[in-house]
Amino acid sequence: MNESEFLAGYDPRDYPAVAVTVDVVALTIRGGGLRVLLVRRGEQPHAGRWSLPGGFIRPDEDLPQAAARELAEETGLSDRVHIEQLASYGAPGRDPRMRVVSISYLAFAPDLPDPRAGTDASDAAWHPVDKVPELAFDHGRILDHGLERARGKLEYTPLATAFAGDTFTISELRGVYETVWGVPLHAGNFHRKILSVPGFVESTGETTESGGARGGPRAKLYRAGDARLLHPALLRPAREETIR
Amino acid sequence: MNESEFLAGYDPRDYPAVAVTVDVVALTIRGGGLRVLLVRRGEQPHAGRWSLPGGFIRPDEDLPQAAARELAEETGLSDRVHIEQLASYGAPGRDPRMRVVSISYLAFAPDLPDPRAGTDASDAAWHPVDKVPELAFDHGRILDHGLERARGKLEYTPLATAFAGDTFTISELRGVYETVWGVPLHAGNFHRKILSVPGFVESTGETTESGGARGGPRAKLYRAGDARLLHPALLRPAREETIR
DNA sequence: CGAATAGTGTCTATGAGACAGTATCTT
DNA sequence: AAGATACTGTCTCATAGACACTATTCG
Repeated sequence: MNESEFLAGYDPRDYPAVAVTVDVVALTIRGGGLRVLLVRRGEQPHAGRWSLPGGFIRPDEDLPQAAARELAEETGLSDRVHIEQLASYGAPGRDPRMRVVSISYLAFAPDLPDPRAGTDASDAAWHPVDKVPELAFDHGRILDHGLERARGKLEYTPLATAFAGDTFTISELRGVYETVWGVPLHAGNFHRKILSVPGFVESTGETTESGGARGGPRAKLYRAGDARLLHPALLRPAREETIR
Repeated sequence: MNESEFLAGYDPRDYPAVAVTVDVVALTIRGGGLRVLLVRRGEQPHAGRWSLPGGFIRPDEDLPQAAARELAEETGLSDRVHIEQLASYGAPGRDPRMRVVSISYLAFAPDLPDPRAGTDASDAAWHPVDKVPELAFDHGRILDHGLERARGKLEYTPLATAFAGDTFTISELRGVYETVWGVPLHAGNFHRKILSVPGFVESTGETTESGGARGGPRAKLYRAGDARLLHPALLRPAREETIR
């Protein structure tokens, strides 16, 4: 029997049902740190545990739509949120109930309001990524993948602007990089570098209304430019240990 | 009803079945060009059309396992092949029969034998990527994503060595880059650069048995090193048009 | 021998990063 | 006044890329 014959005789309905879910790693910057949106599970399995927001896909709904819907159900926001596919997970046994394949999405948002009042407020919260409790299923691994992807994407895409508001200062943008990468950056060099990358940011011609909270002159305001890729890229300080 | 209650009351068996497949973008270098493994569909829909090798996942089989199995069924080889997840596709209607979510994988192999004799030989072939016929389903888009991913990965990972044999010369490695990127590279500068990236290649101490077919001295042989990331990266010649 | 290739030397332009310095603002 | 911050100037070092050159091997 060759592959074609095998496929023809193969009816997936003969097999145990496969469920498909989307899970969202939603990141924002709050209180000076990077945070991820978690929801507390109300039902078994893993009842009471924190998990990534997500759920089963619905008929006639594309995957990115499903991810946006799940996110909107928790945050009330679908606007101003950048969303992109992360990876898929389908190991047998990752959900004890049945075979579940999860398509994960990565979402970046500027400082969002608290998870929306429509749902039980105690059930969803922004957790600092360095103090995340043990998560349900394999969500801890998904979160790790999402964080590493986000850190990498800051290097060669203008994604950092998705964490900022419509307009921002170079210092605020530097704060995004420092928060996501977890390393301090040199203010002067960063400033010059951002302005030297074509299409990364464009000036609004305005400045902040006042100086910084602890002094300093008013800063010029910028908005996101039209570049889709940064060239040259902003490379993270070398991490010798992660190369091998 | 909050999210937890919704999930609890939601039985995916109540909805039309969702099938999960893996599809593999398998690339190799043959006859001086980059080629992709395609199989001809024997059954409806899209009977007679070329498509990526793939099929339904089986119970108790992890996703990478399923991809490796599908590839092995066509090539007879599972060894020496690098395989990694690419992306997932689940738009309603992408398969006319039912809701199908496809997890795609990207595979890189050194010059492989022809698709194996066990299956009907006329049903599988390595196609030059610049002369691919119209593919079934949305496989054309999946292939495009795979090619772009492969091109990008050559920049910052030692993936090029997966296209070469166990040992190779710097010239052969340059050939991989030129073929996948589709641009000529400067031989001298490439040579120096490869040797300057820690852990990319390591010398075997041997040389080729003879010089090149058209003359030139014997070349030193190398094998893949232990680096997982290239630092500094090998950047493609700037492509201004792709940045915006 | 003539041509092609492997490998090295050298020069230039560019960018990263260290450091310094000035102007402006808050407390 | 003191300190913090925005921004700019300048220097050094590493790398990319252009070009040149030698040595080796094939036809």
